[in-house]
Amino acid sequence: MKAIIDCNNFYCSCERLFKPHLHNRPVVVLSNNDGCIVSRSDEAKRLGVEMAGPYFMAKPLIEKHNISVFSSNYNLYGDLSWRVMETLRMMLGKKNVEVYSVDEAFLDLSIFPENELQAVAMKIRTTVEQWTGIKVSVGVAPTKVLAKLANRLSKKNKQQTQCVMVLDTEEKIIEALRITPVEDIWGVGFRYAQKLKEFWGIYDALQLRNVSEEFARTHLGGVVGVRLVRELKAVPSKEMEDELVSKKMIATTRMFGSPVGDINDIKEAVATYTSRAAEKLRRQHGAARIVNVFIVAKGEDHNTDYRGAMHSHFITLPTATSFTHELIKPAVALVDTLYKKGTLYKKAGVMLSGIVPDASIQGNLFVSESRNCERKLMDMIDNINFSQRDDVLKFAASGTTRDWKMRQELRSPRYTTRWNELYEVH
DNA sequence: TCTGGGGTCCTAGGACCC
DNA sequence: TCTGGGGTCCTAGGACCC
Repeated sequence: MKAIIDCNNFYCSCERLFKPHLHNRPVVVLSNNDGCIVSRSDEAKRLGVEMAGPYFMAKPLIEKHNISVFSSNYNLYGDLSWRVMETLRMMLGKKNVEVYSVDEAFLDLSIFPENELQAVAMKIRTTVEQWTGIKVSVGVAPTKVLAKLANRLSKKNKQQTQCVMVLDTEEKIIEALRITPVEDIWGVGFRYAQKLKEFWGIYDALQLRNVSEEFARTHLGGVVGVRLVRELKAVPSKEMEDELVSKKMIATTRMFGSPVGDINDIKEAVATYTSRAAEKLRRQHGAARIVNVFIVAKGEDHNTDYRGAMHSHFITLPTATSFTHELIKPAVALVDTLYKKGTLYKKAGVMLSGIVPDASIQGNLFVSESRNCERKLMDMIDNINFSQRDDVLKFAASGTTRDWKMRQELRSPRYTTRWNELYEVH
């Protein structure tokens, strides 16, 4: 049996943790640049605030109901996420926890007898809440897709379920499938849901479970669809994954706080994003050969990925590297080839690919003394920055004024990672 | 003039997730 | 005036190879 554990309204919960007066009050948290709403408390949901809706459109509603609004505070959320995951790892053992996102983790519960699962799930929920202050929901079932479904149902009626739902019999599974609309299944997005309903009259998860594998293969994305239907049938087809599996592409891209016309500002931004990407690269012990930079001018569609993005160039390095300074140099040079004077830009991004394990870099066998020093330097920088959950140490190319930085006008203090922003009790 | 079979690699595009 | 960021997987089709 597997479980998915999910922090309730995670970003909002993090904000409330240090603002007790906001308990039972409506709260929302905004995306980068204060653009969209990405987290809502239950009270805000009930007032009709839409998920992922633009902030400026929701503003009248927010002001009318006096809803508290916060910019994203990733230092805080990242730290609290880490605490939640550490709690799970301590309870269940590292190898039984697969961190799936900042606020979710899959758990392998096969070490427990089935008749104890309800109690185990409850224990997990209460322990996480007691140790971190974050409320979570737990869904338990034979497969990941069914666990997700259980998790979702556990939140529907919190009073009754206490945010825990275990689907351990065929009857419970059937009933859960029956009351779940097809669009609420993990792996069925907007497009598939529309197709399923309009063309084939499939409206709930139970109906979808009963389609043939051929149908799933043809209409739901090939083997992806086949796996999905099998999971609904309680046949495990998405196994627990090793978190150490390396990413094949690492990207850091951001909108600017306001449009930028100065090439030096763009270079600073690109250097900053490159540093972040390099940090992620080193965390997975990787090294990259391909550096891709793109910039998007004001008025252009920024919802394109790196393939379609305007003004994108890449460079292939002679050898793969994970050293920030060796990646910044070519990245900044690419800005020169992309930039057009007199144009205002609203977004830039850096992508690293051609990633190999850094132990296998060609020529790495006989590394010189100086490269070892550089490696130690990178480790030191990473350790210090990690301890702050922020880049307190940075390369000069990243600039110091950062006029291009994103808007975060409503950010709360970084309570858990900065001494001078510590929560005060009077 | 006829023109097989088996394979790899790359790109584009479409879907999905939080 | 203002709509985020960072990924994943799969398929199809074309180029190219022996």
